Amino acid sequence: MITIKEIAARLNMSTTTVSNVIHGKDGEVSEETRKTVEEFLRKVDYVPNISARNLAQNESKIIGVALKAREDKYENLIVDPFVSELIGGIEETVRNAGYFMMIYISRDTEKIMRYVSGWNVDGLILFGMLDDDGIRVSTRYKKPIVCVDTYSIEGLKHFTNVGLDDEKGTYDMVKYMTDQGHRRIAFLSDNKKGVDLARLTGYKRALKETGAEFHEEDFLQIKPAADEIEASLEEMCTRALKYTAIMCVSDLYAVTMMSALMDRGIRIPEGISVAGFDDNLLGSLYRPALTTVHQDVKKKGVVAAETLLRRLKGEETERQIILPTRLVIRDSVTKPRKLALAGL
Amino acid sequence: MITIKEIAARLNMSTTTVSNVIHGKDGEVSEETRKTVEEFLRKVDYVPNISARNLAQNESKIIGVALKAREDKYENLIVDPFVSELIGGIEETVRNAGYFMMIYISRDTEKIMRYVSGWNVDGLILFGMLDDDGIRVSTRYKKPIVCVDTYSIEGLKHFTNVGLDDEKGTYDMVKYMTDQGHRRIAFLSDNKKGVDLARLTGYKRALKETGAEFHEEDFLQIKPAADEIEASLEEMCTRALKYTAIMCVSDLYAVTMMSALMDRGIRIPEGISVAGFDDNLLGSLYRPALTTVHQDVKKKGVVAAETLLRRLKGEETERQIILPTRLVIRDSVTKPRKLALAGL
DNA sequence: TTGTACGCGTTATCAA
DNA sequence: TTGATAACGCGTACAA
Repeated sequence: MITIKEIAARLNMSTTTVSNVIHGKDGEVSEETRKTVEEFLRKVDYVPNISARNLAQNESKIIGVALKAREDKYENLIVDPFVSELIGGIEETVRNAGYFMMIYISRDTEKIMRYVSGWNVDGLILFGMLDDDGIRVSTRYKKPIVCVDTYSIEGLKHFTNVGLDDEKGTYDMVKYMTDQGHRRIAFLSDNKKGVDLARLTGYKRALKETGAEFHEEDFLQIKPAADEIEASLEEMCTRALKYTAIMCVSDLYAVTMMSALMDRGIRIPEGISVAGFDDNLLGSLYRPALTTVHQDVKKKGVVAAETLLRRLKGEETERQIILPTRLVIRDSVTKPRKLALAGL
Repeated sequence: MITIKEIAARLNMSTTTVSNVIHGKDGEVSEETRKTVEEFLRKVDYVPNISARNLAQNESKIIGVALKAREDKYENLIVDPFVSELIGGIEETVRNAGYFMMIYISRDTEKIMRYVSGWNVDGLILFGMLDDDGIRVSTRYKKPIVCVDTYSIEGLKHFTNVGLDDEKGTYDMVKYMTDQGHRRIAFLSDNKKGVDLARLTGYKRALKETGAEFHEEDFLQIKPAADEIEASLEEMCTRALKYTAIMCVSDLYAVTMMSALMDRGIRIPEGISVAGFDDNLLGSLYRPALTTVHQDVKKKGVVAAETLLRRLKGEETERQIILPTRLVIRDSVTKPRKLALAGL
């Protein structure tokens, strides 16, 4: 844990000279002293004290990742494969740019603010915030903010958003289903806000194009909390009998639902077709392999981090960056039963 | 971003007094000034600058989590459900203790060292290190270190390890299989080091107790790299025909293998029994639901963090903490074919 | 080309 | 009970 001061003392020179060498300020220093110092630095394995540097430069080199926890879903957010993949993308990008990533999870916006200003975080990536939370943070934190998957119009005045064309994703999938002949299609999710709302909207649009009408009962609400999930699964499985297909808001829910249906003797896709959204390991490893809407979550993280880094350099960036989706056709969606029997 | 100095100026007192109030040093300060200061602090929403505090106290309040990346497996480590669950447990514990967690991923021990000393990290949790890497780090970093899942005897002289009774885990499962009548049981993994070796050893021990002998060909090696996995799956599936059961080193591999087998028309468990290790979402959601060895990964993270925090407080801790495993019997293991046909 | 001296925000020591 | 002042390690303006 050697300091510049000590190095200077041992080398009989000033701290300025040592510092200049460290920062590669050629021209400020003679070739000879440069070599002497560099060699010595290597020998003693000098590592600058980042806190001291932060203090002197008023720059922390930290990218904060603030995750807002949701009570009902996971005891621990990071376990969500979506979140971990997102963080993976952010971490990699941030690290390669010479920054550090610090994760902070809380339900309390206040705490997030204290953390952010205490560490003097250079930039912030927000996920899982309610729309007004993001705005509240941005009015008090004057450095760049990038949100992931927010649907706040108001918020875009305050920060950049990296999102997905969720509406088109489900639209394309449900269109694919109706093209196969499905008409009675349910939608499965646990809420109707933000991303989920957009996906619901796409589903409704594709449904409408066939002339079919959406009824409130076509919305199957799963309750993810541990003590409620079994009951909600049971209920959904009986209600599902009226449909030939289910559009699920995530791969996790699609796989959960498929297992619940199969446990009750319903075959997939012969008995009922099921589609997911996300395209993660869960669906690709399952049998029947899940037909789903692909999104590149890691890329979302990478793009969010890259955008933030660009703004840190003073560049202007788009207010809104929308990543595309893509259909992944596998085995969990087929023609509806009657049509299949008729040989169509 | 108001500072103590400014607060002192505005209140016409010294920084010392303000600082004393902040740190609740009653007795050092009159009741009246205490109230004045506290009120003012609340009003201006004072947040201490952590870098400055670190510098003054030579304590960072950071717990470093250093993950050593492995080339062949994931482009990004955090995506591994094991890793994210582990981190989740660590994060929660660390945060509740008033510390911050900083993740650092690298293949380069040198870089990890620079990071650790640069940030003056108070304590370190290591995962995925080769045994000598851990030792190398510990000889240069003089603060508490806790390793997760290391099998280095030598290392225990240098740091505490939080591990699992891996050997017993597979032993119990393979014993369960042999009790069901299985004799030809293969073992599937991607390497034979550390944790994998321990699990292999437990498998061999249970096998031996039946009088069966382990041959090198009973080891099915999966190649997880994207461009090799399909070929290795194909090869393993043909070799698997000689066995009535496969003990897999992880749920991920178990599920991967089950899907590969089912894709080739082999039914599970009727055609072949498959068992996993870990007990994560992948296996519980799969159908047939995976029979597996349970471990509490989140708890591993919690215990690792708690142990580190205890050592930070100066407490002595055990050198080695071994968490238990537990069998989770579901549907992917049954009696072997011939015995089942004979009605046993 | 090199050195001196100060500031960054906080805590701690010691004197008033 | 309160207040100066030094110290933590680094960067930098300015002087030599």
